[in-house]
Amino acid sequence: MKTKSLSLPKNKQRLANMLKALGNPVRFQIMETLAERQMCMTYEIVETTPLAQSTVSQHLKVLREAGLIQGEIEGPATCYCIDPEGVHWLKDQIEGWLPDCCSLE
Amino acid sequence: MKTKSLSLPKNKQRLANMLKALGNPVRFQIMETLAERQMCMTYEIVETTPLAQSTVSQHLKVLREAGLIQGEIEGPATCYCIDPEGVHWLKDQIEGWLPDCCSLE
DNA sequence: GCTCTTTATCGTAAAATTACGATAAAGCGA
DNA sequence: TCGCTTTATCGTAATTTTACGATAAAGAGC
Repeated sequence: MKTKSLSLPKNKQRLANMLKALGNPVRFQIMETLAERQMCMTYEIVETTPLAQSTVSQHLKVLREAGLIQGEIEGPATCYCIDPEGVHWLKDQIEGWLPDCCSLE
Repeated sequence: MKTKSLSLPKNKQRLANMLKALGNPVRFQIMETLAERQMCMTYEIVETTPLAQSTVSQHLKVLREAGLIQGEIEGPATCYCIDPEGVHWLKDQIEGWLPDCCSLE
C-alpha cells in the first residue's frame, strides 16, 4: 500500500531519484569516498564500511542506476568513480530549483 | 536488520536527511506547490494530491522535521510555507559538495 | 452549549528498503 | 587445468516507509 503513482515529469523524476539515492547515509558516504579518492575498487569501498560485500554492492547499484557513479570492469574487479556528468546535472538542477523563493542572495 | 549505524558528522547527517525527505515524489511535489503558491493550508495541499489527509499530514511532518518547511497554526487550520533558511542552507551545501570533481565549470 | 471544519496523531496493514549469507560468474596466476 | 580473488545476483529476514481509516484536539459560527 505504497507509492500511489503521482508521476512527476521525467526531469523531476530523475532528480528525485538522485536525491533518494543520496538520502541514505551509506551511499552518501560512498560518494564522498569516491570524490576523495577519485576511483576505487569495490573491495576498497567495502573496507570503508562495516557492511557486507553484498550489501555494498547493492548500494553501488543504486548509485549507478541513479547516474551518480559509473563502474568499469577491470579484470576480475570493478573500478568505480563518480559520474561527473550526473553530479554536474544534479548540482545544476538544485541551483535552479525553487527560484522564486530561497535563491542564493 | 537495517541502518547499521555509520554516523556521519552532524552537518552531513542533516543534509542526508533533507535529501531523503526530498527523495519522495509526493514530498518533492509538495515543495514545488509551496514554492509556487507561497503558502498553503493543509487542506489545499491535500487537494493537489490523490492521497488521504492523514498521509499528507505525515509527509508534511517529515518535511517540517527536515527543516524544509514551516507551519503556523492559524485558527483551526495550519498554514505551511517553505523554510527559506533551510532551503538556502541545502542549496549552499550542495553547491559546495564534492568540490574536487564535478564543480560547475 | 452544540456543530462544523480543519488538522495531527494513533493503530494497522501493505510495500519498499536494507542487510546478510550463499551462490554464481569471470579473470588471474601457478 | 585448478585454485584464488573479486564482484554481482539470488533468496531471505528484519526494519522502515507509505498509506489508510478512525479518532482526538482545537478554533469558528450558530
